[in-house]
Amino acid sequence: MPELAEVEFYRKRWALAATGQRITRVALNEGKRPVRHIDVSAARDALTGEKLVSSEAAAKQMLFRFGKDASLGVHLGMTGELFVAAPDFAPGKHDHLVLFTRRHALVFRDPRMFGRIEFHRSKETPPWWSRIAPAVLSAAFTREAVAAFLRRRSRSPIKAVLLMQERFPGIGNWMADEILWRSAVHPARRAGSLSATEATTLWRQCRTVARQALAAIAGRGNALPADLNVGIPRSWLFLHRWSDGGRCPRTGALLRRATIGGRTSCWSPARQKLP
DNA sequence: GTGCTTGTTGGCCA
DNA sequence: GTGGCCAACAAGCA
Repeated sequence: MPELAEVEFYRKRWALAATGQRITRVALNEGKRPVRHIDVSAARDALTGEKLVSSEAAAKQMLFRFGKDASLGVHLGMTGELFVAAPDFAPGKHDHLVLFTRRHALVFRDPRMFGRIEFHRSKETPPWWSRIAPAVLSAAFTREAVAAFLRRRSRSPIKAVLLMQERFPGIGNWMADEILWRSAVHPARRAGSLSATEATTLWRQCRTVARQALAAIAGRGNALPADLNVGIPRSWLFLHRWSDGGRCPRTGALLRRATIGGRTSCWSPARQKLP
């Protein structure tokens, strides 16, 4: 599930509960895939007793800063989530990281374990954070940059290209399908086959979908919706794409699903046509 | 049991 | 060297 807007939703859960709070205890699921590449005792020592100072989300990743120089990175992978529980929370087998404060337990749960925790101790920004490409909503995400990228990946299906984090950070499977549906571009089109007008539409829809998804899923300011997806309008492809028999909100026609670019893709044949 | 899965990476091949 | 494709990772669910 976690793409850019869901990631921001989860970041806010921890941030609203615990920013400024001191970490009293750290539980790490040692040896399991999400944490096995980090020095868990160093992370535990560095974080215990420090306050959560600030946090950010970028693309599909989060950065939580503690005390003077410690930071944790979180990537939720396919099935990761963050939530807040009571301070007597007992971690289960899929709870790979739990930060306890006096009032809360901050839990990272990931059954499928494609997620990843990073730990970094330095005043410098961690390399895995600074390597993230410029956000879709930043000024650096220009029409020209998108057009140039489509030329470079001209023989790949446009669906696969939208999933490339080096140019479309934070966009995942459902956002890519939403963007293509709104742009009226079939997911199997070769990236190089889009006209200049279509490429511009695609670029604009990347920004629109990112902005609207953030507002609908992660809320505005300090507001946080009760759950993911409660704020998503019926007019989006999103709510119709998963189940058999789903219909296009714009044409009413049956949606189609197939594997394109290695991933399950959903489109509306009435709107999105192959040449 | 089978066949899926909202992500990323590394290896193979053209 | 570059671009494109796909298996692997691991576990749960229908």
